[in-house]
Amino acid sequence: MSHLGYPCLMALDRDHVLRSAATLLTRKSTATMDEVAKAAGISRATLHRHFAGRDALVRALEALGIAECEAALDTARLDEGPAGEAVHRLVRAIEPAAGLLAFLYTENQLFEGEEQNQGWARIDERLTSVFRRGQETGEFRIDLTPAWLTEALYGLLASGAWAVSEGRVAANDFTYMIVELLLGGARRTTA
Amino acid sequence: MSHLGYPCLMALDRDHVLRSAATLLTRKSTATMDEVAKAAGISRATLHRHFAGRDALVRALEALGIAECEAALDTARLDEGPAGEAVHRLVRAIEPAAGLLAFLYTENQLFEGEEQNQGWARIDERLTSVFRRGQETGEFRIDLTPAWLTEALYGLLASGAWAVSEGRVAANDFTYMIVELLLGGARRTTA
DNA sequence: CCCAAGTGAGACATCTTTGTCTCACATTGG
DNA sequence: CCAATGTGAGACAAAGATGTCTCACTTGGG
Repeated sequence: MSHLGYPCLMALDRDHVLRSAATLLTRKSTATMDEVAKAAGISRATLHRHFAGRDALVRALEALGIAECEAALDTARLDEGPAGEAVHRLVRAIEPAAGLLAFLYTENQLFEGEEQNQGWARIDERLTSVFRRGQETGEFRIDLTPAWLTEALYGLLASGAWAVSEGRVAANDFTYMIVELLLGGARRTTA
Repeated sequence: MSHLGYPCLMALDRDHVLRSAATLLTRKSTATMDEVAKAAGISRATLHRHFAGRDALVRALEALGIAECEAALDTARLDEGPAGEAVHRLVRAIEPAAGLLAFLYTENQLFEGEEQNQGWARIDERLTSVFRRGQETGEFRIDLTPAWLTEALYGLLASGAWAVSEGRVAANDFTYMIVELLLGGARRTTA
């Protein structure tokens, strides 16, 4: 270990802890710090050395979720090509983070403080704008508001992640099911 | 009060307590028994006289949610007429219970016991069957499985309830937004 | 009026979770 | 080999939630 206090393996460990915490908390949102530590294969003491407390852990998960969302938004290049294909790219890019998103989406405790993380506002803005763009180009219908389509996308991502983890939907079908339902709906169009 | 121990006002009180508990827990799923009692306008002691403990309260909410779901399923007469209209009737009938459903849907603690309430299985069966009927009559596409459509309906109901309570969607648009997205999707069909 | 039932307020012990601490052990680099 | 760092295990107190109890008060029927 360096004399200068470099967090040599700490960074990797921290990310690994966050990942396993996200997996566990997605399945059981009331898991204790001890359960989180065990799920990560470390002791509760070490967990506390990484995150000051449960609140700090949840905040770190929130930051991770926001970062992954924004990375997916960048990858998807939402402002290129038809809006429908942009949404498709977005769902495909965000799929690995869907479980974490589902946890954060239902963690309403995050939003009761007066100052909520601005990251969500930026993400909401980017999502609504792609739906708005689709409406302006005539690709999307205008009677469903961009705000509602954004909200519905969150809900479908959460439902999809949950359905896959419960075995009710095949993991390979995740993106297809969500995109087809969100864009095309259940009704047959080639009647 | 009768000498025979009739629960004259108890029944009404109990229902009122359940309603306010559902409203509060939908908004803050970690509310304490004291908060639940205050929200219902009663003391914690009286709350405990109605429900043996927190677990019993959540179970009662689950039973209430199941009962309201099944009532809505009966009201909607899912096996009559086109499947799309049946789904529309269902969402309209289930709208008042959407908040409660959203709470129960995210209360994954309900499903970690080995024996989960059979009521959900019955409801799932009735929901999937209406989607299956729509597929068999050619009204719905067949590449989205009935199980996924059922799951997505739950997710959209939860998203809708949340969006309304946050003011992002007008309460009057609840049914329309959900039904149109679920059945028709975001894409314009009259291209 | 009187009594029974229900209620609210509060005290109380208990349990769980949390946050902090110490100490022994393992690993790694010099 | 040795020193430094990180870790696991466990003890510990503090905080919060829960479940139970008592007691005084109110209300409604007889």
